[in-house]
Amino acid sequence: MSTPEKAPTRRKRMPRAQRERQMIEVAEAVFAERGYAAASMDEIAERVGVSKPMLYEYFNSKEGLLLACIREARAELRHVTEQAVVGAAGAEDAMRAGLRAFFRFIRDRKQAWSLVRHEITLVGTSAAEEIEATRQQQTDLIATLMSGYFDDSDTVRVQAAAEFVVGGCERLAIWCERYDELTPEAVTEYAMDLLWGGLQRLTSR
Amino acid sequence: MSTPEKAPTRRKRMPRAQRERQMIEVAEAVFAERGYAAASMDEIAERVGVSKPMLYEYFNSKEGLLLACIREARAELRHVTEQAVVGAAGAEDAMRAGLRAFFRFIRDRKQAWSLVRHEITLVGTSAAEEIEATRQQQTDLIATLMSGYFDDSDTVRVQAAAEFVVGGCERLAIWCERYDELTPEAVTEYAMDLLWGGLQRLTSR
DNA sequence: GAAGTAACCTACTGCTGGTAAGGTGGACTC
DNA sequence: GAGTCCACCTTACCAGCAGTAGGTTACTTC
Repeated sequence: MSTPEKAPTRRKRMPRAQRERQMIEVAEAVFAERGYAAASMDEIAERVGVSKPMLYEYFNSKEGLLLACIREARAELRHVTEQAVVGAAGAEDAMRAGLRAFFRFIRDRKQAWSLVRHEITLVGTSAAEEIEATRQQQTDLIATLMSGYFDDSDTVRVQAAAEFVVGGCERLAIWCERYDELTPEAVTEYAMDLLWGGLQRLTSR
Repeated sequence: MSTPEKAPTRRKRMPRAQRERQMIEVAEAVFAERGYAAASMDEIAERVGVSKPMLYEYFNSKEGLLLACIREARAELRHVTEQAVVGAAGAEDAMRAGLRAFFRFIRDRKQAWSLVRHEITLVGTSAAEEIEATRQQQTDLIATLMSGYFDDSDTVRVQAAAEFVVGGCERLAIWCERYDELTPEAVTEYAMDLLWGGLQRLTSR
């Protein structure tokens, strides 16, 4: 009636940072599971155990939430690859270590990876440039690794090569999901063969 | 009132096939312009000069419409590359011709290309497998072109190489949109350098 | 324990994908 | 040239989801 009995709304309050992490975690799962379009903010809110306006309080929009998830995933990916590269001796070794870290990430964090693939849905929004910038960092890292093998003056060519490598590896990552007997190490060797040969050809001209 | 004056509903009737083409054409433009999520069926219908239920009559759903657009674009892309490859003499020449056709397509049919990039939004739907199959045809074509350079027994490796090339070129295509002074021919040479070196390394092991 | 604030909720709006049910006009028969 | 058929097309609606207004509750601080 007009006096609804007070349901024991056992609310758990949480510090902001912690809530945010939790929301991103759940959203990542839901987006990966249903796809961006089919995922509903109501469902995400419910799974978090929080009401919808909270999501908007934290992320402003559905796109904002997706962006936060992608940002998180990309940061994680960037961290593991950089970590791997730093410990390596020599350019070839660094390349191999970076690739291995990448393909391991793909295997271990399937959800995060599938999210990154959805970044296309953000083109045309205000988030587009941030996404593009993050992606640029990734190719720049590769370009740095390779730059020793190029004439320094030809920066456009180095960029092109880096883009090619990134695209090739991303596609390879999608492809090898279908073969679970394919270890990250094996795929790394495939990639090394393909791209290292290309680099050597370029340096010998 | 209850007797709405007959607005001169200047309807143009059209044979089914022609309407369908027209719808796909408009939808391609709208999807490319706004992105899939932001595009509205109402707007597409209005631009075609037809009512919304007609779109559903023809394509069943928004996803169906997107699928039809992508199918069309991919068919077009496949046609131009195959055409280019057929006329070539020798494997290297065929590869180069195919790449050139691809990068020209990207330049001339920007809309179609941007649509193909949105195919990720269809994963998890019934259309997913058709998309995957179409894509497979593309890599198979590449794999065939390259197979002369591999030990026949190692088909997995050939597949991996083909995937790598496709991914690399796709990323290169996105990248070179930012540089309008970059001709398709120039980008083709970048790609040839990168992938041909890789192939030669593989054959020399 | 009163005041203040950060976290949270209920209850709504408007838009868009999708549908039901019916109108209309060209083509074909006779 | 009147009747009939059917493909084409429409208006008018529903359900569900992104996004919001405004009030409530628990925790901290003094």
